[in-house]
Amino acid sequence: MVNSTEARHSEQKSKRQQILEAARVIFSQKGYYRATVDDIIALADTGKGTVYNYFLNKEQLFYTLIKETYVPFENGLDKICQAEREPLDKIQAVIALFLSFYLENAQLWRVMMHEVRGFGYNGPQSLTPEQCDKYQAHFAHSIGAITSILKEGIQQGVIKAGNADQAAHWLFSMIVMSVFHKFVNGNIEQSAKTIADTFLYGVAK
Amino acid sequence: MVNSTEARHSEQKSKRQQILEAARVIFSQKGYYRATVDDIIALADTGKGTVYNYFLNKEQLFYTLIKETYVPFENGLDKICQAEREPLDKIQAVIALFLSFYLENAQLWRVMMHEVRGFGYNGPQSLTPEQCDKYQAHFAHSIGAITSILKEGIQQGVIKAGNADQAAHWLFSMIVMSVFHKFVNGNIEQSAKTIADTFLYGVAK
Amino acid sequence: MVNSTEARHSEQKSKRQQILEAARVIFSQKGYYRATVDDIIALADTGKGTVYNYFLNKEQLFYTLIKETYVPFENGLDKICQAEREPLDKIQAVIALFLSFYLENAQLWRVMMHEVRGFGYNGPQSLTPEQCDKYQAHFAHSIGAITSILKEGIQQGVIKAGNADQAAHWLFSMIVMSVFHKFVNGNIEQSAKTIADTFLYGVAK
Amino acid sequence: MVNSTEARHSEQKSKRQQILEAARVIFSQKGYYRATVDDIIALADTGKGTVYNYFLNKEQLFYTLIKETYVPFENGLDKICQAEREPLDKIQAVIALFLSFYLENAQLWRVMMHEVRGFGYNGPQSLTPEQCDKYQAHFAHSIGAITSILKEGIQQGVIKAGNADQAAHWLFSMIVMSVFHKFVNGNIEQSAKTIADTFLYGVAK
DNA sequence: CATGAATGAGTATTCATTCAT
DNA sequence: GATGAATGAATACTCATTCAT
Repeated sequence: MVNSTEARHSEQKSKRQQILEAARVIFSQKGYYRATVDDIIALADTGKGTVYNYFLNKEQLFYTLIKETYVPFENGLDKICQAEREPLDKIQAVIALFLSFYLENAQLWRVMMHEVRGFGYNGPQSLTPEQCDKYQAHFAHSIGAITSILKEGIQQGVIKAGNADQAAHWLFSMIVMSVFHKFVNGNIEQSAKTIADTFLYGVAK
Repeated sequence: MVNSTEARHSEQKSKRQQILEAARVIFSQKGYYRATVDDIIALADTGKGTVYNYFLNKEQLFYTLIKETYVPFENGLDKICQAEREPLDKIQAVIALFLSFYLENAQLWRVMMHEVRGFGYNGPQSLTPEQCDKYQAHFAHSIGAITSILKEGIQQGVIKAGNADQAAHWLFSMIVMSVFHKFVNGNIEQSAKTIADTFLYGVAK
Repeated sequence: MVNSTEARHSEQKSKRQQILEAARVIFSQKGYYRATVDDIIALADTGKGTVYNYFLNKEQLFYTLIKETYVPFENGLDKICQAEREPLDKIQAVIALFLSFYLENAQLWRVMMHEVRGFGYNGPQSLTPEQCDKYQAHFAHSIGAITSILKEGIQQGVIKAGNADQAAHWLFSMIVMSVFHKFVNGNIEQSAKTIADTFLYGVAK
Repeated sequence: MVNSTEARHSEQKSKRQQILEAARVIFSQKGYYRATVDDIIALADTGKGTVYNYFLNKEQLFYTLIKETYVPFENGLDKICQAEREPLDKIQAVIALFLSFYLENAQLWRVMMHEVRGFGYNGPQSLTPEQCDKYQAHFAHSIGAITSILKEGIQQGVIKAGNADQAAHWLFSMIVMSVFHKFVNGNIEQSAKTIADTFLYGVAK
């Protein structure tokens, strides 16, 4: 009785959260276009209208999911970048953070990058260029974190001078590939070290 | 009579080819799910029924396109692998071949990898696991070519011992990333060399 | 205590009135079917449930609005009809009253006549014939007032014998048309005179 | 066999025509907003997709119906206006034409005027101002025909000088009111004469 | 009484596929 | 073989109404 208001609040929160969690599962499984709102409400155990009480439309639901997933991760990245540590250490720390994040969110990232962001504007039923840019920005932020560390390394003379942005993309691609192909077997630190070694020193003897 | 049969044959071939070429453009532009058969026939300048004379359905049309695109490329890869050359040379040659192929087919690859493959079986309207495997096979073939060269290099002592398959995936990911982010500026050989250098010797000083 | 009951009462009245006033604006602007309860509560600044405390449903809210709008007007009409004046004077007075009423309520009348009334019974989600009749009654009352005056005029020999009901409808249609097409420019008495002249003496020389 | 092409053609025409005829019935019965595409296809005995083969969307289906209904009527009006006859004769001829047209199309006119044209632009689900104008134009054309005859009458001195446009609207409103309230009992010429008499000479003795 | 979160039936529209010609 | 009209299952989104607090 005393916490009846609280209860309602927490239930409200829970509805929104239920929907977001169901959306995460469904979008990750089926991708953006093949996921249906019906799939999501079936999993979230809510009515269809409820989705539209909390979210403007399917796209905004998806973007909310992306944002609420990425923002904490990006904050973590920024923290590492701004720390006072050796660049080579930072690289390994960043790889580990990426690995742990993408082990959770690999499929969602795939959907974001390749279904939503991936194609130009074609027709009114697709995303507008502005909408695409929102998603793009999260990708750019992640890569940017790596780039900044590499530039720091170049300045300090521990990384070869060269195209830091290109190298950052390469490192990112190695990380994502490792996740998708299950090269990360539980031990994240170990995997991060392997990736860092290869990235830093190459595969040649 | 002879001519008319020939003519009909060549016209058939041409219709089929027209459709495949239109399909390549449309699928690359819009992705698998958002590409419509109407888009394709409009570009191919044929009737809708004609598509179904040559192809069982949309999925089989797409797969045919993939197959006819990949098989020649895979043959090229195999040729390099089987050649009598230094493994490090082979690596660079393979990178160059990948680059030239993906500069043409990057979008199509993206569509294949991220819209068709990669999502588990969910419901009758999606691809069956068997269908997914068909697409996987082409990816495996490409990676396999790199892996075999790396193993050769390890045997000959020019590549560090280690997980060749993992390394092959990493090299592949670097190549694809280079293409998608336009790091390849016309000069394929030069780009191949840059990628090979980084892959072989790393970015650290 | 007395005050609090009073206060509650006046607040109730006020809530009900707020909703009715908002409903008048929204129904007039958007029509019955396209007006939403959300529109109305947004303008009335109340909760959605409150509407259903005072009104059974959307239709009954609309009908209440109509009734509370028409009843005072109809009383005014009746007063003119029952007055002891020349029929030709009454006609002009009635026209003026109509004009001033419809200058305020033209859109609402349009909504009543053409969205709610006028379509036969079709399906359970539409109005029942009984509901339609309620709306018809108000229209009939207005026309009836004119008819009674015309009949009086015929009896007194100042109006041609003929179908008084028909003529009443025609006069009514002229009045409404004048309002909708903004032929009434501020000066209601002048406009009423013009309409009366045309109705009484025609346009021919 | 010979007329197989013809048969297909006539069947195609018939599908489109079936849909238009069903649309006329449903829109007239239910109005624009409450008529559903499902209603229409049920009556037309076609699939839902077929509607969208012939018409862009619901609005364009409705407008096509309006256009194909009004254009022949407007041509008839124009013919009367341009004829070499006395203005007073023309007025009666025009009234008769209006009556016979609206006896068929009264409900459709109501829908056009009061559901489609009647309200300003409010929100994306309603008609755009441009779309409203299309419908407006047909109304203007009808009224314009009457206006031109009245002006002719004024010039020839058989109609009182005055606001011809206003008078045209009044005559129009009398005609429509006659139709809606079933004052036209079969004999169109007789009804036209009654309306013309009242309009020209008034109801006063 | 006042509230507003939850609901689900209802709606316009799309698009892969079929089949008669 | 070539065609394209016909089809209907599937889908995002709306909105009147209910009911627990």
